[in-house]
Amino acid sequence: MYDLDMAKIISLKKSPKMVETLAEQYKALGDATRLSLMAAVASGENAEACVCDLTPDTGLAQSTVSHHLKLLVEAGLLTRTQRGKWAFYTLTPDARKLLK
Amino acid sequence: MYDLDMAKIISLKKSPKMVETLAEQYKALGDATRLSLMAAVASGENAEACVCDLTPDTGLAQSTVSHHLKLLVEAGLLTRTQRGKWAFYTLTPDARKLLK
DNA sequence: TGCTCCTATCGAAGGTTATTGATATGAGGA
DNA sequence: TCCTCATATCAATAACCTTCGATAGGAGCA
Repeated sequence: MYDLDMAKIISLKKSPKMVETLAEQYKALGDATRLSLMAAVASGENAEACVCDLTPDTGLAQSTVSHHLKLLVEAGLLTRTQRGKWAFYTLTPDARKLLK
Repeated sequence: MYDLDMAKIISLKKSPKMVETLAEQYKALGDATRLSLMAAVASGENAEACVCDLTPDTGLAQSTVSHHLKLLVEAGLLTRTQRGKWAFYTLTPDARKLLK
């Protein structure tokens, strides 16, 4: 009656922890600024981007962008890597799954 | 370099309206209560459920559940149908896509 | 008509979030 | 060492969200 994917969704009913985790990830994506940031990272060279590249596009203060990126990292959707003075962000496998 | 799905994500960069819509849908799913409601609807008989069935599982007040269902409808993730005294909710195609 | 049941709406309380400017941290260059 | 640049953290504010109890609306039954 249902395809396999739908069966997964239904299985959520039985695992509160999985619901919490998934909800947190959806919540992180549920903001236009953060979704745009994800798109910008995905389209960056080598599918990564640093804060200095991301900030101008948003039209927001640098501290605000930094805050959103932190939320995305905490949700398990971005990975942060420091290289020299710059902080580079890349999509996690979870993010790639969710954004399909 | 990227698969087709990733190309879609990247295309978000150029369509603010699509970002807004998608963000609203993710936001609607970004709450444990609402995600559980979606799972409950998906697992209901004929993949539909009425408020009276959904409310007890949440442990929340009926008015709260009604409020969450409204948000999900507004986000385009659920469809509401009135049958007699009952309001039945079903998943939209958008919801099925997103939850895959 | 009057009653009951199911659901939606309203108003309020409390908590959370987005945003900013100011400041701290930390790396690299002079 | 001192300065600059890139980023993160902090404190404050305003907007928004979740939740509830109370209540309204609307369908069906007696």
